[in-house]
Amino acid sequence: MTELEGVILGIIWSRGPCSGYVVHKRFANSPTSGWSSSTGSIYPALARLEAQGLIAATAPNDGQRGRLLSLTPPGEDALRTWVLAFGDDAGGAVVDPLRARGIYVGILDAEGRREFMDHAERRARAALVSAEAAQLDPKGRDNWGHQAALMGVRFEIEARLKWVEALRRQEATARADEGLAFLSAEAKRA
Amino acid sequence: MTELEGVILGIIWSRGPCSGYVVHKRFANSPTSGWSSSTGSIYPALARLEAQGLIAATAPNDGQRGRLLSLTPPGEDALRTWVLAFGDDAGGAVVDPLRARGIYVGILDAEGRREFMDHAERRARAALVSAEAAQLDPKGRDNWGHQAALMGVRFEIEARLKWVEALRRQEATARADEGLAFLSAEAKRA
DNA sequence: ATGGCCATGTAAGATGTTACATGATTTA
DNA sequence: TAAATCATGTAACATCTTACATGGCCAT
Repeated sequence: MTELEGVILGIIWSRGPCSGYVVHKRFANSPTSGWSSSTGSIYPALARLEAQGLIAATAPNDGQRGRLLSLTPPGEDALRTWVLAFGDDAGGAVVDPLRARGIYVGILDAEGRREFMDHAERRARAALVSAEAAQLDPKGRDNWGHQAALMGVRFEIEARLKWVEALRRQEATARADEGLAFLSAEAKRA
Repeated sequence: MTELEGVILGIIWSRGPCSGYVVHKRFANSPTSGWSSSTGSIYPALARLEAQGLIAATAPNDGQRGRLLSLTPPGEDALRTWVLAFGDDAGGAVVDPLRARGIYVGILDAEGRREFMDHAERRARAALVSAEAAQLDPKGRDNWGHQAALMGVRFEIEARLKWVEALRRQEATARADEGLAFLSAEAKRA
């Protein structure tokens, strides 16, 4: 069971019988970028889940198009198992494109570093505004887990913004202290 | 340029001429799980970067085995470009296996939810302890970006722990308020 | 001399990305 | 009636995972 498949089971459980398109839109509208929202990954995943008997298509009601998907009893078991099954590494840090780049700002000159900080801070602030707005959005209020996740998203982005601000302060301090502070040990030797 | 390739360029830049094995170990020892540490992804990526002329193997010094990799001038340019190039979605929330599962705790019974909260909190606390220890570790002190990243890791895990604690409090409250609070709209209709 | 680390890969298969393709229905 | 949205896919390609394979070096 991949992460994508687990989340798809969760979406179908929480959204009730719904089309594959609804699942696709849920990923596309997620505040969490990084979820593949391409139909090229979702429809094959739905086909896999159906082949395993975890989801099934029920006949659409009058006039509705498409296939209405819902969890089978084994699908519900699989979702319960997936929710409770996370490795020892879960809870730790996850891949963050901003942090990954921040490690290597030392290769940039002063202007480049400022550009990085500015851009990163703008992005983080914009993300925080979106996250706060999403929490206030009345739709999704009925789903406790959904609201809890939006809270988690906000906490995560607040932490990222705090980091970017600290990064900027440290950059200014380091630049004042010694010009080489940003260079790697290797570059210093050269 | 994939994220993996970008980070590999960064590692080779900051570690100076080093073997592919060193790159591999850096991923394996990263506090950020989720980076593929398998040789099956790293050596092919190194081969791609070499084919593009971004890294080159220099002859190893006396007695040293293996190939010593370093960035070519185009490789340094590529690293600078990659560090500054992050999409509009960067800065926002990233995929978090704990949060993804937390959305759907409603499918669990009271005992299952308690198990989830307990397990998640233990994992987050353990990760925080590791992150704090890594910050105090003297090795890596010379690299400003490395230290900054460790700070970011700690902030992220602190946010996750804060979220898990909030989740637990809300779970207790919701359970006291109404037994159905955890159920999805679909499950309620049934 | 044996187990552990250094070091570099490959093979098969699963998965994800990007782009294309089609057609119905709804809304401005 | 034109554009947007609903709806479901496929094809080619790139990438990642898992597992296997090999051999040198070093400390106990």
